[in-house]
Amino acid sequence: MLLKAIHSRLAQALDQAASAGLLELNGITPEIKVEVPRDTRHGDYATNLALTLAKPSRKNPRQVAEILVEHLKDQMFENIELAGPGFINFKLSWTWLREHLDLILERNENFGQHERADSHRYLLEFVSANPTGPLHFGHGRWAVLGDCLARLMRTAGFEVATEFYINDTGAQINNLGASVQACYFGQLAAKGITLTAEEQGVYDAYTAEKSGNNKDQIRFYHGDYIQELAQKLYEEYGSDLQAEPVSLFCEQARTAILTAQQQELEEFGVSFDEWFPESRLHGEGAIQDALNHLHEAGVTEERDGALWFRSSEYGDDKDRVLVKQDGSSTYFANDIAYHWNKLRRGYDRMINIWGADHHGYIPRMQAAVQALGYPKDALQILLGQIVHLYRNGEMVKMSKRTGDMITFGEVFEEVGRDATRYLLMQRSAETALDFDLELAKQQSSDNPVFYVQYAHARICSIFRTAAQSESLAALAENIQGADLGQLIKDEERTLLVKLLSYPDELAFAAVHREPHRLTTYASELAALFHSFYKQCRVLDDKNLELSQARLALTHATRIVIRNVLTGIFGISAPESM
RNA sequence: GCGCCUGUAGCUCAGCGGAUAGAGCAGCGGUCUUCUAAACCGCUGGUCGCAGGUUCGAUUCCUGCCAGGCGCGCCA
Repeated sequence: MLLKAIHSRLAQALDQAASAGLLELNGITPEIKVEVPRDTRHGDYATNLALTLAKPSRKNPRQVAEILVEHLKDQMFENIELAGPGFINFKLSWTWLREHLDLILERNENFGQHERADSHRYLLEFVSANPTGPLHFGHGRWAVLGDCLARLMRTAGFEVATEFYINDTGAQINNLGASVQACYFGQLAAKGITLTAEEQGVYDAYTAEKSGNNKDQIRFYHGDYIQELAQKLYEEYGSDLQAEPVSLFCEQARTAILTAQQQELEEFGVSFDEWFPESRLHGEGAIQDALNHLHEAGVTEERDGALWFRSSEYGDDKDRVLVKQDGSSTYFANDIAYHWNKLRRGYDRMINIWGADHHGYIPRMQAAVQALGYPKDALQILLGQIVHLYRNGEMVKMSKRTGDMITFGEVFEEVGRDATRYLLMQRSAETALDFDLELAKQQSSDNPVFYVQYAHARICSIFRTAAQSESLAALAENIQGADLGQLIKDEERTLLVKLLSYPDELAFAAVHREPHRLTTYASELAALFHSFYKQCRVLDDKNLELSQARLALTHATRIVIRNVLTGIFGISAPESM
């Protein structure tokens, strides 16, 4: 909002200067960049336009800046300064700032919400864990990232739907069912029920593998949850399932685990518009459809008894197999079918969040999207780096073989929803992050999330106090009628400028798909408020006009903090702490 | 070997080609008779991995090295 206003004012000034013959642009349309300077002495906003214009106009940058400044005069600015090698520094006028404080109050929970940003329909796919076990902590990171990114992009004016892809077919589901079945046999044996030799063999193989005696490839899952599932099945059905095929155990386990994942994510505040099972694709013959489509596009060929996609023609390292020699489709082929399905559902922009260990998969998937007839950027992949769990400075070891691991649910139960979300969101996705469980809890008093929440609670407390005073209560009820001319102090001004930059910061974070940027903003905003609170007493029955103006500023701060906490981060904005 | 990510204060990490590189934690020292001290104010702390290049200007872009992580299946 602010950037746009300054930007268009600059463009206008540039136009005027050029048509007055003061600046020769020689056909160049310069990119206008406006930024917030690091040093507050350099104004609220600054531009380097004169520096970039120096060369094409063949003038020295300070000369160019002088010409621009002449044409920039506007009541929006209190001061426009030429500084350093040719920077133009802007200081916004109080008049302008006060008008826009009113705007925050008016728009309230919609302050920060942008108009429709483009005409694309985005599908954001994330987590997409296999239903073969509990979510691990890495999933938690993707869940937070995806959920916040969706909220962020929607607020920035993008049309976004979210989706969880359920990998519910293939070998891993069979292994899951077989594991539960084996444990079920173990349950029966423990109750003195006689097993057939075959059943006993399955159970023995399971225990052998778990104890590490089996040197073969791992075929079973060994987490405690497998035992629990088997036990539940026994409690519900007794020995009735003894003769049932593995497929029944697959289905039972799949459903139970999926339900648990859904509940956990729901409790964590992450919801999806769609839970899309891979099995649906198989049922609809979508994989064959996709293969046919690629065949018609002329990008496949048979080689060595398999069907290949010539992905190298689209920038991949090498060609990839779609149908194996045994006639079954590869995971890649299934994934192509899935993405084609997304496109045909009308989503022309797909964003997937993947673990960084899948990065080698990106070129082939983008090749497929192009072969299907869509531009490469129809698919954007966000890679998230790993999370290392620590406890008291020691890395928490996880073993896939024994299923010994801390689940995501355990972490968020232990640390709490708000802190877990905030701590995971603070870092850019492409940075591996260390998460110390003890630190996350013990930090609680100095935790950044509480720092921001505390600012909100403080504001609410001010309004509670005001409501108890007869003279102040009426003013607090009618803050839109405040005389904002009472606001003159630096702390008030800095806070207000920060509030007004919220829509810009939000849009920037959304376009870059980097929700973590807003945690920095939220911290800075909270710090400015705390500082204001210390310097500028809000409630004063001897100066009602000033009190009312400060209440207006305070309420505007509450609006922005609340919007970012609840709207973007999905965490609570407590009224008291 | 090839590819991707990372390297910034004691620790965890922000940082959009700009001006004297930041925050939190840790450490040291101040501030509550007044709206919540989960706060505020000050101090200490840096070869932005190393070396080149592009640029008026590089932590930021490019190249090469060094270090750490990950990936290079007719697995999913």
